Amino acid sequence: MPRGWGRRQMMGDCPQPRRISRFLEPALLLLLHDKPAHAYALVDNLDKLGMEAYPADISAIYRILYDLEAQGMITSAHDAESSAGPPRRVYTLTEAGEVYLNAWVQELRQTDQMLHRFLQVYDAHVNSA
Amino acid sequence: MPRGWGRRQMMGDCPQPRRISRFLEPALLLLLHDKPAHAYALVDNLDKLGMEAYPADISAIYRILYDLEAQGMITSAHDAESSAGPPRRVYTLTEAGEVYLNAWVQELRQTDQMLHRFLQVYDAHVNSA
DNA sequence: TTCACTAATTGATATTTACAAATAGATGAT
DNA sequence: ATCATCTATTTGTAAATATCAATTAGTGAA
Repeated sequence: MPRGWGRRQMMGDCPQPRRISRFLEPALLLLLHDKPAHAYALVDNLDKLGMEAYPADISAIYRILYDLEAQGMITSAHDAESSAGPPRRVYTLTEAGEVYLNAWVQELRQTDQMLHRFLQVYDAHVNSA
Repeated sequence: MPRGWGRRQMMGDCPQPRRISRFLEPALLLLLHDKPAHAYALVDNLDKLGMEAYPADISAIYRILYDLEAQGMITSAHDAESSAGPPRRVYTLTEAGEVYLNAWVQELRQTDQMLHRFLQVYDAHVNSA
């Protein structure tokens, strides 16, 4: 056993697979590609993307939205119809955002292939055993 | 534009999709599921998993291996046949490691479905436009 | 006003990545 | 033997992300 200092996965004690990450940003972009929405609607719609199993952190969502807006990928404005709280902010995808989403899609197609390969290899190992 | 502080993606200036992450650990486990190997062999074999596009950071690999060993998922020993450098360490998957890999596979099957759903929705949007 | 509720924001810390550099063993040349 | 050089491993550090907890704000009702 080498002496290098471990630095990962100290969370909890029994190691568990951690969900693949960095998927929230493209998911939000995709939802906004459909139509403008405010944060809480986005949370709800993530489920429809098949992310029920991965309840998203609301603060993470707001931070991603903030950054996307700072980068010109989305714009925001106060909702016309008001709700039972502070005015909701409605986010809209920009042209730049569409381009960015498209780049994400290409990236994710590669990821998808990678995953397929992985699962294929695993199944092959198991079946031959 | 809200005033919350952005905290992401300050790397470079023009935002780029960043590859989905946390995939290295299961990939290494899968390779070791095939047969014991040392770090550099693992680097080479990652390509065969369809990860050519994602050259892995060698230090990341060593750290993951360190942690996996600390958690009993793999064991290591010095290679019998020595090479043109310090003795290579050969890693072997343990039973616990197999179980862990299996948990990863289940996790990744879900991820795969999520990705499919995502791409499906995107394609539907685009095709209907 | 105070409470409950929804929406948005902030804080703090843990985890993970990404890049750079240092250490260490082996071999061969000078 | 010392040095340069190659391979293999290890360490350092800062940036980026994730996670959890708490706080601030607006609205309407009791």
